Amino acid sequence: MVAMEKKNKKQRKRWREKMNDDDDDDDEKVEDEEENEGKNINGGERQREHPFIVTEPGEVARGKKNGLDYLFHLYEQCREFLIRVQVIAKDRGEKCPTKVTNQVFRYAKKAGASYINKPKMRHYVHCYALHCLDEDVSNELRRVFKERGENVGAWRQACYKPLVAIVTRQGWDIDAIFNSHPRLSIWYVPTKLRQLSHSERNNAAIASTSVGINC
Amino acid sequence: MVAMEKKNKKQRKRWREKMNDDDDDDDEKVEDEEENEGKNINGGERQREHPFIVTEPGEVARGKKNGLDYLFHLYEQCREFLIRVQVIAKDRGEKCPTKVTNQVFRYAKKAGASYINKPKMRHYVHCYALHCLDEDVSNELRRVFKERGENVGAWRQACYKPLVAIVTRQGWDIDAIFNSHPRLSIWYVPTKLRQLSHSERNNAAIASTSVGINC
DNA sequence: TTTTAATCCAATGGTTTGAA
DNA sequence: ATTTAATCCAATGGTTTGAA
Repeated sequence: MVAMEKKNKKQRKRWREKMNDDDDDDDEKVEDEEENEGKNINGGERQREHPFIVTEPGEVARGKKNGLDYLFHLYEQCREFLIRVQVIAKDRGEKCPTKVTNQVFRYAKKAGASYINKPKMRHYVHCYALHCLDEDVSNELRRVFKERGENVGAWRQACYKPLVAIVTRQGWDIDAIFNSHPRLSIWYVPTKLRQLSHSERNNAAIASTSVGINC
Repeated sequence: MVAMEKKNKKQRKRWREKMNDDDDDDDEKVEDEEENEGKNINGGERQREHPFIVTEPGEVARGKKNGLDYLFHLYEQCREFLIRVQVIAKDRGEKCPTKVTNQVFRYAKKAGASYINKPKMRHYVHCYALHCLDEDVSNELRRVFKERGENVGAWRQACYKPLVAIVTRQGWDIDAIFNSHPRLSIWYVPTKLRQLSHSERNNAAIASTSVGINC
């Protein structure tokens, strides 16, 4: 189990380095810091994951930070864990989950992906949704918020607006939008996004009434 | 609320009578008994629903009994309650159930359908499944078990065998079978039926191995 | 004994809380 | 102050239990 975690740590490091292949400066420093992943030099367990910072597409976070490509990669990892859980369930003739459930998070943890947890994944689902549904808009938002020096919380909040615009264009049915996208369909629609979509539908209805369309 | 239940009682009586339109004998007696539905003559609440008996297709149970057409009708009623819950949920922008959930059973009860409850509906789901998937086989089984004078429990048990035969013919994927049928897809696959389907797949795999197909 | 339905239970989706 | 993740909670799917 300890061995598995160590192997996994190296895989994660490799994933982040591959994003940085043709960028040599600072590599030593980054490596030093990343060798301390999982445990610190004193042998104590590292308490929590490095916080996310707003990065441009393709940019790797330096220092004790994680970038947004890495955040989105975690969603892809969860999808892979779900698929593995589904294969096992079907093989055993058991109920087969269609979404990333508690069972999948538990499986991910047991498989050594201790850096994945439910509150974190749920917290950023709508950001991942924007990335899936309109990568160009998502990328542009990241560039703008990075340039302005905004923190992750501000970027996360800002993801709602372009998302709701997409939902509105497609008839306010957020469930249909999630379900019809192969990578998004495995995630529960976040409550706040559902509420925003519904409010927007009501606003549109009121607007069209006041303009006389329904009179 | 009391008024709603009374109206509902009359609707249920009417449904059972319409099955019996061109069969006049005993009508008075049946009516007398059915007037006591819900409450008895002493004003106390009736304790439980009349038990089911094995009836032929089209046959109405006499006396303090319910027939199998009525049982299957309860599944259709649940479907209607689900649809109403779905309309309300969508209108409010809330999460929309795709299955008959606790929420739907609660709604049915509040709507006056106190004769619908979860354990009962779950108990007979596979019988309803056979009725949906092969009505001819289902009807024939009812006739045979009625003629033999078998009780409901024996009929219920007997429904598994022809169902598993159907599942086997279609590749042992009970979830796919339920999901692809419009009236069945709203019901959870019963655990025992899932297990039987899986066992049958294993049996088939072993059989084909011993015959040399996989050697 | 057969059949019904209230009751219970572990595990869920969802969120709050407080630690770092 | 920002961000992470352990903890908690009501409501769920599923079943057992015991009443009729």
